[in-house]
Parts: sequence; C-alpha cells; structure tokens
Amino acid sequence: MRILLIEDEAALARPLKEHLEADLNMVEWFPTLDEADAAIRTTEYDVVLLDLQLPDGDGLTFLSTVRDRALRTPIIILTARDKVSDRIDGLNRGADDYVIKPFDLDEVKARIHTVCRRSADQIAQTVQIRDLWINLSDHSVTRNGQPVRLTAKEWGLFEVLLRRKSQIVPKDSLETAIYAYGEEIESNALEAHISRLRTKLGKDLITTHRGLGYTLTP
Amino acid sequence: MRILLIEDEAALARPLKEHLEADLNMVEWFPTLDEADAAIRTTEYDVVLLDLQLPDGDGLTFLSTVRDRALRTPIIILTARDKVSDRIDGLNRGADDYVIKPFDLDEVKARIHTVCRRSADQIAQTVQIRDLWINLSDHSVTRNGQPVRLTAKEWGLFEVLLRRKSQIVPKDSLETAIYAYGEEIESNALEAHISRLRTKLGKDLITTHRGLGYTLTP
DNA sequence: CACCCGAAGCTTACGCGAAGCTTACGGATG
DNA sequence: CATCCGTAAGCTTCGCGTAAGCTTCGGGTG
Repeated sequence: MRILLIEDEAALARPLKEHLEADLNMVEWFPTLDEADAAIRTTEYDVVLLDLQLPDGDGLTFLSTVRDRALRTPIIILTARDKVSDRIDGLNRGADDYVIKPFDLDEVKARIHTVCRRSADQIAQTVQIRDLWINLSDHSVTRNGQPVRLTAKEWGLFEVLLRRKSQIVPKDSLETAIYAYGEEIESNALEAHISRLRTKLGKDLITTHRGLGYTLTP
Repeated sequence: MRILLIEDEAALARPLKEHLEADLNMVEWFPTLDEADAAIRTTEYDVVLLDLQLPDGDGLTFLSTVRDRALRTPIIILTARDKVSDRIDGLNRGADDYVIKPFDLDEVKARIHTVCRRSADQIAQTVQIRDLWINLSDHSVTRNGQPVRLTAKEWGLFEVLLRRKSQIVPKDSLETAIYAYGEEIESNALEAHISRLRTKLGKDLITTHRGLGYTLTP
C-alpha cells in the first residue's frame, strides 16, 4: 500500500509513519502542502492522510483542489479541531473519512484499510461477443469461462477489430496498428497472427474479405 | 436497517430517532442500560448507538460485556466527554466508531453506513488462495500453516496483484506501485522481486504475460 | 456453364533474438 | 550485524517474423 502523509508536526508524523511502515506499507511524508501537491501530481497513492492545519495553507482548500482535478484517491483527514463543522465540511468536499487527534495508531490503520477496500471496487470495462468475455482495461479474454492467453501482437490486432466491430478493416490499418513506424514486414506475418487468433478465439470469429480486409463478426 | 439507540437525554434521542426513521430505518430507543441489555439479548441489530453516560451505569462496561458475549454487532459510541482516554478506551473495548456531541444528524447517518459496510466486509479480510492464507489487515501470509515473511517491496507487489486477481497487471503499474516518484530503476529489480515472491509463495502462483505484465492465478 | 489457373489467403514448422528468470554480490539502512 | 534491495551476469523461455506448402476464391476462356 502506498500512503501519502501530509502533516507538519514531526512528533505526530514520525511515529505514525513508522507504525504504518512496520505493516509493510510505503509511506511518503511531507510537512507542507507545496511538497505534497508536487507529489500527488506525479504519483498515484492508495490513500492520503491529510492534516488540516499546515504552515503554508488550509488542508480543506487543498482537498478541494485535488478533487477538482478529478483525482479519486481516498483521503482521510487528520485534525485536532474537533468541531463538527470541520468534519462535515471535509466530508462534503470529498474526504472519505476523518480521524481526530490525538488518535490511536491502530485506529488510523483500520480506517485506511476500510477506505481502501471501498475504493477498490473498480468497475471493469468488459465486452461480450459470443462465448468470449473481453476485458478492455486489462486486456484479458475468457472463452467459455476459460482464460485465453493472447500475446501482445495478437491482442493488438484483436483490439482494433473489436473497436471497429462488424466493419471491414483494411490490412494496412491493422499493420499500422501493430507495427511502429519504420518497422517493415516483408512476409505474411499479419496473416499468421490472424490465423493464430482464429485458433484461440474461434474459427469463424474473423471473416476474410478478399482484397479488402477483415471483419470481426458478432 | 435495524438500529438500537441507547441514550437517556430525550432532547437528543428523539430528533435522532426521527431523522433515522425518516431514512426508512427501524430505530428502537431505550434510555437505560437494563432495557437495552434485554433488547440486545433478544434481537439482532445492524448497529448500536451507545451513549456513555447513563443513569444506571457506564456505557463502557456495557460495551465490554456485550463484546465478551462475542456479539459482533457494530457499536458506535455517542459521548459528550471529548477526552481522548474515553475514545481510545471505547475502541479498545470493541467499539467500531464514535461521534462526539453535539453531532450533526447527517454525520451520524454517514457513520452508520461506513460502520455497517465495514462489518459486512470483515469476513473477506482474510483471503485464501491455494495453500496460502492472506490476512489483508495485518499483511501476514501463511503457507501450509507456516508463516511466510515478506519484505515491504514484496508485499507491495503481491498486494497489487491480489487486488487485481486473475487480471493482467502491466509492469509499469507494478513499478509505480512500489517506487516513489523520482526513484529510478535501471535494472531488472522488478523481475528480481517477482522471482523472490515466487520462491516464497509458490512457483506457479504468478504467471508471466510476455510484453504485457503479470497475473496472480488462483 | 464447366473448367482452369493464378492470386490471395491459410496454416504450420522453425530458428533467432528479445524478454524474462535466477542467483550472487555489495551497498545501504537501521 | 542482519536484512533488504538494486545491480548485473549468465541462463532459459517464448513470441514472432519468415517461408514453404497448402487451400480457397474468382474471373476469364473455351
């Protein structure tokens, strides 16, 4: 698990960092919003622990700007102010949970865990054709429930045909989709790949149109 | 949702009860521990809202006795005392969350939701794959009953693969998962870790997809 | 209308080279 | 001083381009 800790009090941050690291997490700790902002722009964290009172600004506005950028990373607020308004405000601005200082270290751990579980329910983009289930996001294919292993080139071809489903895709389109500029093919490599695809995914999934190209037929 | 509310101040309990009932919940309100104890012995609630200061005893001892009976019902503490010791004590005795008075009604609602979701998830907090028992909350792994010691990087990789079980995870996803921004890897460190994971967890647990990534196969 | 022939496409085996695996080593860390 | 981890070297594996031999298609000719 990758954790971003934004907290200016070293006395609080250090033991928390160590406690979480002892649990085999990777913790990156920054005491200012500026540094944290640079970090969150470039790295994908599993969860952010955010203090509200920081030397260079208010954590709540940071929270808002992060959410405005459509970042879905779970954020847990750490705050010494135990006023209701702050908590509600934080939740309204897109925080996922909050912990009130001083907090128990194991309590923070538990909160991190539940929040991450919640966000882990990602919706996979899947397509179904005949007996095939295709997951576009992770490039996996199952046939009658059995996983089918496609190679990189095979998937490349398949994906192009899939996106232009039931349209005739010319050979050149397929070639440019699979081969980098400058890469030459002096043989029937393309047809060889089509052949391998057919044996893996079904004999009549891909129809040939002589002199024109190929079609994926649902 | 079936909710047990234990609170002696009618001025606080009544609006809360009404607010929750407006959300189509069933709320049973008791002002004393005796009545509440009788209720919890006979009825299965989804969540308990527990005040700590009650006319006929301390809410904390009630909490302990309930937990001693091995009841897993989620309990949220309502307390006017905002002393740290009370909150920590409550959590240690098995409370799932706490709300400090005066609280916002919607906040309590949100807390109830998260706590219920958490308790529903708790069954799945340990995962079993083949001869491996994986505890997601404390990051421990046993193989055939023998504990397996994973390093931070190893667990990091394993966790990512676990969350996307039986899906192809690209190498760069794995790299960004365990390396901080700016950290460069100019070698096959990733593959080395995968190799070490395989020797620790089983030869064929992780499958390679050339040019694409890795898969954890149950 | 049947036949034929060449072009287009299909399939399979093979070998090369890149991608991945394993292991030892040494620096860093705490 | 024990552990973790990145590096690099040597090894193994497997994807993929190549090419040979085959099948299929279609149109032109008798």
